Amino acid sequence: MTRKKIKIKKIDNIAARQVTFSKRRKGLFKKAEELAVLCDADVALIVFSSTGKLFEFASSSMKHILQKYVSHSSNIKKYPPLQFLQQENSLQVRLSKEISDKTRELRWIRGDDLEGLSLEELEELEQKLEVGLNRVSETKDEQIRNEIATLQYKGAELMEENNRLKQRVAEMNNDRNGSIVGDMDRMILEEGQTSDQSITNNSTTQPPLQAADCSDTLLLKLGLP
Amino acid sequence: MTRKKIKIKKIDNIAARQVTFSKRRKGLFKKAEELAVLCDADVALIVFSSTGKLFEFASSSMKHILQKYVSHSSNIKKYPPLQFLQQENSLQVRLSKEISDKTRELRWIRGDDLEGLSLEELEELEQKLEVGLNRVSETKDEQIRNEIATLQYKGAELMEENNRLKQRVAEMNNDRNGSIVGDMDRMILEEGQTSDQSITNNSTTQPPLQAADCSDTLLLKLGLP
DNA sequence: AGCTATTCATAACC
DNA sequence: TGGTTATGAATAGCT
Repeated sequence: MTRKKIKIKKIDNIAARQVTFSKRRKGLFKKAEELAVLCDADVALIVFSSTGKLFEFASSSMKHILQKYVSHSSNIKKYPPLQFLQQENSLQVRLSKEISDKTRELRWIRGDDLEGLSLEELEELEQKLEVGLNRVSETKDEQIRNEIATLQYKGAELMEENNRLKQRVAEMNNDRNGSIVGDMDRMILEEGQTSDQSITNNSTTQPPLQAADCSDTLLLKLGLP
Repeated sequence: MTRKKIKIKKIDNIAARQVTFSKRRKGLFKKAEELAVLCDADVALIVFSSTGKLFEFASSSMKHILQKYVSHSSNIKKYPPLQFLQQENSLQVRLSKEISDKTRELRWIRGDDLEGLSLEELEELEQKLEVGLNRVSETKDEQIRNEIATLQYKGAELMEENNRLKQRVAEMNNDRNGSIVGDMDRMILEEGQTSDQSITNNSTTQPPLQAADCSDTLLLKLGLP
């Protein structure tokens, strides 16, 4: 479709055919995905090259789409008489109806296909959405509060432990400054931290952090508000 | 891909999404067929629109390609035989599953059973509800505006007719006051209003009502804002 | 595999 | 829904 227009018929030259296959296949798969994303469509694309190699794309799961396809074509085109003869027909009709009802309701909830609704129906739907939205928001907020409380609690615990450790280290430093380093102190040192002397040296001059600061830091790290 | 470059993400506007779906679907199916013809490839393309409508293309027979696909070495383990997918049994299972999925989603939308959802899922749900609610509210408001406009128009029309009638009655009164009541006047009276003399008597002393007042009255009677 | 000259597809607008 | 147009994309023919 460039330098020269081509006729859409099988390319005779094998090498040229393979090159074109690669290029056009890439383009086709790209367009398939774009359609799926842009239009919220379910797309399945299966291509076998003339050499038998398989290429596939599915916007969701291939299995799911194929099942949907098979039930569709068996519903609509291929085996309608078969279904009529089956006792389960009524059950299937019921199930299908239920699905279409729920699908329609979900589409209304998404704000699609509202044209046919009356003012009363729209108001009812609006109210339902408001109630649902409120409940969801409340649940979400509660979960956020819980998370924050948990983090604050954990932060406070860590702070406490931190302070205990700092105090112990400070005491040990005092002992060491007094030129008395016993076996007991060495044991405690080895049991806790191993080597970081700079922290140990500064610990007595810095005021302890507030618990609130600590939890804020944790929240920031977790990307929470 | 023209007048302006677009981002490949779901199109929010529903009408625009449908238009794009139609156009791009056409393009995609054309390219699929061209690839099949030019490169002698076996191509199967299945597309479900967001409304659930099925579109399909197969360079040979769809059944043949799907069988080839499911029996392909890399898939042979994953997929049961196509036959099996076509069994009524499997269809019913699928339908039941779809119903339970949709039922669960509808419960969430109503704000029920939210306990098991993660914070991310709750936020997603909240956003979905907000978008849906906005669309519903907009549609409702538009419908209300239309209704008001219609009522105002009708009100104005009635007002106009009213004024015409009042004027005519006033003219007739003047004629009568002039002590000349001919056959012609009697005919006109019978043709229009029949008896309400109080209105007829007051009509010349009261100023005509404004069209706006009239439509407001109508709105009030109908219980609209 | 990379590069254009072209044709094609299509977003925005009616 | 269908048509038009300006413009971004895809790609045929080469290298």
